[in-house]
Amino acid sequence: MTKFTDLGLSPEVLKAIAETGYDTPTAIQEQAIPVALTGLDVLGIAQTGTGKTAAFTLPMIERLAAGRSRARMPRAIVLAPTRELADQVSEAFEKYAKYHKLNWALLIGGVSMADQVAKLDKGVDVLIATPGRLLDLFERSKVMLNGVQIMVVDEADRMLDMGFIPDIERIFKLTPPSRQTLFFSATMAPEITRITQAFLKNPVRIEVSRPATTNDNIKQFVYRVPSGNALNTAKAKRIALRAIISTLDIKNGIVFCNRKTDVDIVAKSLSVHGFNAAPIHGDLDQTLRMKTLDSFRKGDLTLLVASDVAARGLDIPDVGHVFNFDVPHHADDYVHRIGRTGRAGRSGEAYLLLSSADEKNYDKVLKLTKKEPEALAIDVDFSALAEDTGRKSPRPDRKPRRGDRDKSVKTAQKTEPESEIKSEPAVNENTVIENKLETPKPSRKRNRADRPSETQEKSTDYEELAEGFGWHVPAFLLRSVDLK
DNA sequence: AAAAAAG
Repeated sequence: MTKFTDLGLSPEVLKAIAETGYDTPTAIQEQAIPVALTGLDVLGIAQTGTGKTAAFTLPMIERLAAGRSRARMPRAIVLAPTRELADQVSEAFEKYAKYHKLNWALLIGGVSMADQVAKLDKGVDVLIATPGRLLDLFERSKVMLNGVQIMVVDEADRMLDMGFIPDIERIFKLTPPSRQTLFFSATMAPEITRITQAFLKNPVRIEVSRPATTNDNIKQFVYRVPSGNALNTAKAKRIALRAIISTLDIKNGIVFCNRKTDVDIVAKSLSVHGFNAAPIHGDLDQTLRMKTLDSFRKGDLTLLVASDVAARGLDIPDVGHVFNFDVPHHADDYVHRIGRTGRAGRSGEAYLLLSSADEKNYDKVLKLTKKEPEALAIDVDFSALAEDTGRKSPRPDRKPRRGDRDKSVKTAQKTEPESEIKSEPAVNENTVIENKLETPKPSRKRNRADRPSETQEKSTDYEELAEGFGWHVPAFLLRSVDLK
């Protein structure tokens, strides 16, 4: 069996590797490292979790070991699609370059530019960056790319999904054509192929077997949530989620939601109900994102509620459970999401909450995975759903609108973050009761007379307010205009 | 249809 010591790496790097506890390279490492050490271009086709980061970090360190950096002239750049991934690469550098005098800078958005610029001025060997911030700094003349000898593109297919390809192309063009390119992608979409043909020189193509679309170590379950209107479906899902989690012995788990707002609500709801949960998504402050991820890795946080920012690439070892609050828009994202569990031969469980709105995406998932998750047979008490029709407080998931002058709203929200924890008696004929969720809700027409009896609380019943204006429509908007 | 990334 091949060991790291067989790959042509220097004693310094081998020592650093040994200290991390690894001695056997993964398939992609075994194949890519010797090629990259010779200076050839590499086209690596590999999923996340295959050890790609070390596959490009180690040879990069070796090849940079000889030279020295100059101010604002990095000798290598690594591009990653998300800030978390870039951060992870940076951590890998910290480990593996321990016995080398190499400097690197992490250039990502959402954090102060000043520190990054200061580092660039001192001179760094390696830039680890998300494309936006790198180009931003380039446009401010804080960094030059004409000294780049090695360029790494990580998770190119994800960059494509995120619309980064023009940025990547631009960065390619800013670096000298003589550079070595190490390019990694999980799939070879036509656009990806085009880029590699344009910017890689006779690359050595290394493909490691795709981990079976859905790993056999992962037990998949599906729970069908009775569907009503959107609000109640979401709430029913939260109730079901808690019920499922309560039946399990969870060391750590990730709850995935499609929407950032749902991430927030679900995390809050879980916390309110006594679960150790925290949200992570792209709208949250970057330092908070890192802190949250860190405490999840350390085991201080049990449940990470995440958008697809965490679906791929993030190095979170051995997650016991994955919960899909909804079915992702792309079927392969489902595979990535549940692939956070059952890694390295361990067993894992993936739970999916399915509502009628998810059916279409679910079909796509089944087509891809060719594996029907087992229907989960648990009794969920949905009676809390019925307590909500005479809503007295604003929807917690709603963004603030212009009509939000009333201070009482804010305080009410603070003390009662989840209206569902209140237990008010069901009040009127609109009440939705257990197993009758398909009962049509009253139409949402903005007709004051139709509204239930809490009309007097007009300023706090935001549910039916017209966006931005409340009930009052300024006269000028109603005036008809003759354009002739 | 949504998330991610430059503010």
